[in-house]
Amino acid sequence: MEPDTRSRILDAAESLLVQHGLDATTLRMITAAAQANLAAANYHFGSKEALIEAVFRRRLTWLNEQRIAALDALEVEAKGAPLKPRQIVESFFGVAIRMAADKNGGQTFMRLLGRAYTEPTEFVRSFLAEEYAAVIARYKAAFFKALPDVPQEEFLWRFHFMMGALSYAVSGADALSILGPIDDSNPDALYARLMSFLIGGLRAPLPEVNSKPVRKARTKRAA
Amino acid sequence: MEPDTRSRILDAAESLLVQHGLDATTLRMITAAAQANLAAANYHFGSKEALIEAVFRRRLTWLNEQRIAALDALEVEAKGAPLKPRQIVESFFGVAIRMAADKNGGQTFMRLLGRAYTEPTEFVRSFLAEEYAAVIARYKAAFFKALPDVPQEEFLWRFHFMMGALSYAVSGADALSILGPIDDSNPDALYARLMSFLIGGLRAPLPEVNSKPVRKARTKRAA
DNA sequence: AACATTGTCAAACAGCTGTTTGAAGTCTGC
DNA sequence: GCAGACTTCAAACAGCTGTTTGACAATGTT
Repeated sequence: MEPDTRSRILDAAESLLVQHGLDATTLRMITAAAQANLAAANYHFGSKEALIEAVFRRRLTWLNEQRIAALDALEVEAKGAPLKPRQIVESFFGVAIRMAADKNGGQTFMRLLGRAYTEPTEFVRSFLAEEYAAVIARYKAAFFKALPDVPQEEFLWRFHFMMGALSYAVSGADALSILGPIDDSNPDALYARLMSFLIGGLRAPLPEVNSKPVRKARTKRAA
Repeated sequence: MEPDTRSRILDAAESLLVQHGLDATTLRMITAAAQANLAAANYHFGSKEALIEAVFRRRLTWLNEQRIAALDALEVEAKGAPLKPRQIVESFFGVAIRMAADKNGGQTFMRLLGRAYTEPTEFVRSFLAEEYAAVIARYKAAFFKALPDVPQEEFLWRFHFMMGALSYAVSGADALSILGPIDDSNPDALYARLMSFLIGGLRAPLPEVNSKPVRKARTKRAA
């Protein structure tokens, strides 16, 4: 019930960061909530930026290891054959939804992570890219193999859109309230809903992307 | 080339807010960029919060009026018949993508808006809900009529997911860079890609949402 | 036992925050 | 040309920010 100071600061920071955002959360708020001295934050982490980074890394590293492990398992089972897109989507986003369902901090963290992805602050995007690099590379390869008829650029956009849908899916009832009263208390239902949506979007017919303006499609054949 | 101080402050604020976020953007940064005196911000807007609200309202009100006008036009043409889901999606999200394609500030604003939707700060969500209320009500009604076989709760989630995809779609190349080098300079292509994805997700098969755990689906019939 | 390491704590630091003030300037209409 | 409203400006305000310091206690090592 009373871990060491370092852990208490991390937990308090995580909870406060998602409530107030990165800048609006002060070290005094964090250390007060953690029942620690103000100087303890700098003693254990060096700076506020380093503390925030530690908050992210603590769970994100584990999250992406889970994703890679899930992909490993699928690929072993498939014995070299391409995976089904649904399997890949489920392993990547399923891990995230499952973490968001975890009341013990995971829910808090996923909301924080969803926002961080489009965070303007540079140092956040910087170590986020670092943490994601390996897992993104693996999943890109798996998807390209599973969807050979989808142009790679097209897929990357769809992956990006899927990340956006995930971000909003875990963003919490506050954002949802704009649409009206919705129940977001059932993780299993959320999982099923998001998966349907993502697969539907991923497998949608390819758009006609012309290299030139939309109006009058010039059927200019290459010479 | 040199509008009045009030407009210069609004423009500078918009640009800086999307670059640094709401809290990290200071009035001194804004007024300096606007070549105005620090006190001018408070003189013209009263407070920093009111200034931010004005930045949002300036474009958001117009954006949602466009959406309602587009829906009006569709419904007049349909003469009481339900619209096609694709038409509704295109009118709602098309306006947004078109604004995001406008280099003259619209692009900046859409990135700001996408993030604001999940902003933790209360006063932002507060007037955002206010601005969205009318347009959401109209579109909900149109969608419910167009998709009578989709449960309303299911649709609201899908709408929420679509907003997430839109948010990421306009978030800019910074966020995309995590996935690798992608070209986001072609608005027409982005429009086509996003529409395909959204329609695909919207029309996806309904998920099996059980009220009880997923593992062993108990076929318990009502007494 | 004495030593070194590690952690905690109150206090202070310089710097930046949004906001207010009151005087100086600028523009109207008469 | 002068009154009156509107706008700009430099300066100051109290309050909060992240970080540092040096003294103190706790713990483990020789």
